[in-house]
Amino acid sequence: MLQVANIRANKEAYLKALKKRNFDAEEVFSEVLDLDETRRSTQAELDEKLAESNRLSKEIGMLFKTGEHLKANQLKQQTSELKESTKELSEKLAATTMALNRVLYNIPNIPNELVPAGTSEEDNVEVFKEGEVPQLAKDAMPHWELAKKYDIIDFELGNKITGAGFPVYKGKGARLQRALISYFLDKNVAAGYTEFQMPLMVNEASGYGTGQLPDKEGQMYHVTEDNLYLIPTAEVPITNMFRDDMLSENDLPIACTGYTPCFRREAGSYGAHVRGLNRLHQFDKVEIVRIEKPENSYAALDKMVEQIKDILRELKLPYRILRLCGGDLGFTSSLTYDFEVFSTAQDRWLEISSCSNFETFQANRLKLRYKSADGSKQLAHTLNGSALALPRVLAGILENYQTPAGIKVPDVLVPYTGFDLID
RNA sequence: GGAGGAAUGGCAGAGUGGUCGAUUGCGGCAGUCUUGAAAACUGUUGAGGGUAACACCUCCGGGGGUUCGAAUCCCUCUUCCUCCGCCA
Repeated sequence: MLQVANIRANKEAYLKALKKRNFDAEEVFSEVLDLDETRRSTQAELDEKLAESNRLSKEIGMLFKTGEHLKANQLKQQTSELKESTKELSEKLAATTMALNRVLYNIPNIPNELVPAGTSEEDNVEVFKEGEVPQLAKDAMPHWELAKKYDIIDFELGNKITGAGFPVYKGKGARLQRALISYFLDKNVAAGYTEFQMPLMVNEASGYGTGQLPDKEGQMYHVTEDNLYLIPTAEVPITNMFRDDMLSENDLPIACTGYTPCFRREAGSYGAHVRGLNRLHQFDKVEIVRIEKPENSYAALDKMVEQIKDILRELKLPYRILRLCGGDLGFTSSLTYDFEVFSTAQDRWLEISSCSNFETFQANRLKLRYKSADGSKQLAHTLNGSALALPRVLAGILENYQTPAGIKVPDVLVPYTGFDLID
């Protein structure tokens, strides 16, 4: 959520920046400023009435003490009028505040100046590319065929038990999943991240805190009976640990990592490119989250990118990094780097990580602040990235590591799997 | 699931209708003393809104009510503790 004071101070610059998202904020900005004006004047009026009422109450107390009951009762009359108007004013204030928040919740974050203009993923800019694309045999298979051939992932069985998009991992497939999770967590912990195990359901306040609500309401599974949401990413519970916190400057930076299953309804996204592991309703992911001082957050983003690069290098997967354009940038993000692994057998790039700086956008909703040594308080910056999302990494490994003898396990994973070939 | 008890500032813990945004202790910060530190002493120290700055307003788990006036009384929800039951 943007801060009203910032909108007021930087209106023109913000309007221009939001154009990169193809978001015309002209109207909503003036709505925000109008509502804020109303809110402040209403509050001022209300405060005045309350102050008067407080004065009278004190006076009445004194009069009772000194035994001047007649005078006290006269004053009592006066307060009843005040009560009427304070009631009206506080209702108006509450309504205005609510309206203001509703508008603010629906304005996306201001893109960083590095974000290229653009309308779709076509306009994302490749900023880095590394790794060798393997030469595969002519009869190389996509991962969903490999999964069947070696009986390591059973999509039909998941259909039977739950529905499409809920695969069952079997035998060496299940073991490989577990190996990847452990390997990712170990790498992140070695890089200074603290490991967490988080709840898989969150309440409404947490959904708003990180910005999934109200923007992505339809994309989360909602347990209506208890008004809880299945998490779409570990980002939500992890970042919300710091909701309503006043940290001290030397608590920062904070670096967390956690493995969770992730649940996404992905409503309306059926069709091409969703076969096999490419798009699922439930998938596993290891996430990294950082809380940073504003002046350090972009250096931290670069560090996160390096962390993910390091993992992909060790896995020896060919990958590239894209800087997302305005049209593809997430609602809450200022700057996002997407990582994609090249799937040789499918001959396409698969997104496996998204690494973002949210600046103060989440922190403002979360009320996540820190106190500097000089006592001043300010919003922290939040960042997160996948390190990494499992299914497409798995797809990439299966497809790129296939040989006539079976699927080789990347060297770095062998200590975790206990085998080096899936056959 | 049943029966009781509790929720106050970073922490501990007073406060049962008016001068309480809240005694006190610890912690934090600043100072005195000291070569330096510790100890001791002195001062200072919650959050949000609002203002050019003051003033002023709101907040004692959340919501609602009684009252001229609520941390204090009533209702309700949530959470925690103790006892009983059940249980991976």
